[in-house]
Amino acid sequence: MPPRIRFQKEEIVEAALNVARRKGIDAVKAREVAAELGGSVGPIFTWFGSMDELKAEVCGRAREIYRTYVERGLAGPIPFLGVGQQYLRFAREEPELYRLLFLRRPDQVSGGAMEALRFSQDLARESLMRIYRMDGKTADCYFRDLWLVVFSFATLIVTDDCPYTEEEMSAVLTEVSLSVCKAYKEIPGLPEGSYDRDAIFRDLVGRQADGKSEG
Amino acid sequence: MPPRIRFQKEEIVEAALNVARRKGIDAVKAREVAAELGGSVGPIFTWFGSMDELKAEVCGRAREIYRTYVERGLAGPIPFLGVGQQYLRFAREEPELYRLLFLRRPDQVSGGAMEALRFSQDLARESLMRIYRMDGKTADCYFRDLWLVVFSFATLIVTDDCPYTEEEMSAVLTEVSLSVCKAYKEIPGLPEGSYDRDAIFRDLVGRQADGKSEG
DNA sequence: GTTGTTATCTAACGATTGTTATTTTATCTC
DNA sequence: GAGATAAAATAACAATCGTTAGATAACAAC
Repeated sequence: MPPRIRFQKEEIVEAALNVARRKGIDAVKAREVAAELGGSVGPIFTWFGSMDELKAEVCGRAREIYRTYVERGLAGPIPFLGVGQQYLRFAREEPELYRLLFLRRPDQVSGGAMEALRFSQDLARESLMRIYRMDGKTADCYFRDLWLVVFSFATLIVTDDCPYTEEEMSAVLTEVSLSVCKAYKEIPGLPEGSYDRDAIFRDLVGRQADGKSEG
Repeated sequence: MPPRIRFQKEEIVEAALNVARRKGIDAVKAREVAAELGGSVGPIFTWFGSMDELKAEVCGRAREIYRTYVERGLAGPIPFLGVGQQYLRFAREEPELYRLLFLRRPDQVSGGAMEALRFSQDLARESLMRIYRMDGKTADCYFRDLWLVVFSFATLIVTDDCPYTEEEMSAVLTEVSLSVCKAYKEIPGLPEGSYDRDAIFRDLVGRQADGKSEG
């Protein structure tokens, strides 16, 4: 009988993930992962046919981690704002995973870079339709306009050169939400929803008055 | 006497720039540039101490190219919208240079990634103050809110997975401009400028009615 | 304790990188 | 045309990468 397995497949993925978190996906090399494991490169190639295979697993794990952030945001009191805030938190806390999921060409990341985004949009749409009685199209527009700003902030964060403070970003997010909220009612030619605009307004302003919340 | 110089320093930078445009800055390797030149790696190291030195020159050239785009945008009829449109054009036409200038950590690109942004903001501020009689702070807020959306679009473009059509992006830009324009007058607690809001409105709506323009 | 199985380790291969020593070669001076 | 000079080409160096063949060693069955 052979000796018992020292490095489970999952442990190898975990080690590779840790390397990716600290130094980026390009630093996920055979010897680097082996050092993280405290072993040699051998076990890696007994479980994985190639490094690309292992990196694909890392992508999957990164996507799972991202998913937990988004879901926590949706569970909060203002779902579409919550998703945005959690998206920013993900960028702050996992900048290298953010780069992996959102700043690569779709052919360079298994599953497509924007798959995670579409997933967020689907969840946000459902929440907005339920809570504020929006129709799907309006919800998508809402999500889009806020997300466009959030995406910018997040990308600035991971490029390590964000010219805005956390307070500024939070203020702008609220501003934009309010602007969108008003614009979609008052500017002709834009989609006219029959949703509960006043409820959003109350939520947003109430939230702003509260100061910070949600950890 | 030696034979005449076959590869001027500038030609080498040009070759490296072409490689960076086609395959990204990471593909700027000694042998790759030599092949682009139609020569060997020799001349590269007679003019440059290292490949990093050459790459720094490429960064400089990329920044110059970006500058011409922004300046063309500012020369148009609606400066802050023009800069945004030219920024998008730069992302579309020079995606690899965009990645180089805007999607790298400041320590990985000589001069800092966001230097080009600050340059744009300075130019936009001057234009907005002159044309619409804004004060500097309001102009910066204006630029910021529009640029946050533009930055998202541009980054989506270079990740090759932009879920929006060109028409959608143009429409959203105008929407956002209008929203900002309204919001800065009507929402309490936001900066109150004394600028010519109606002029912006006219420009934006007139432009939208015109359909497309500016090549 | 011996033995077989096989996970792991070691060491190496081939490819690719930046960089450099050496050779080649083109051009000017004489 | 011969020789000197230096740019360019060639080829090699060391380092690093993915990958793999062979050696090592741990564990269960007996």
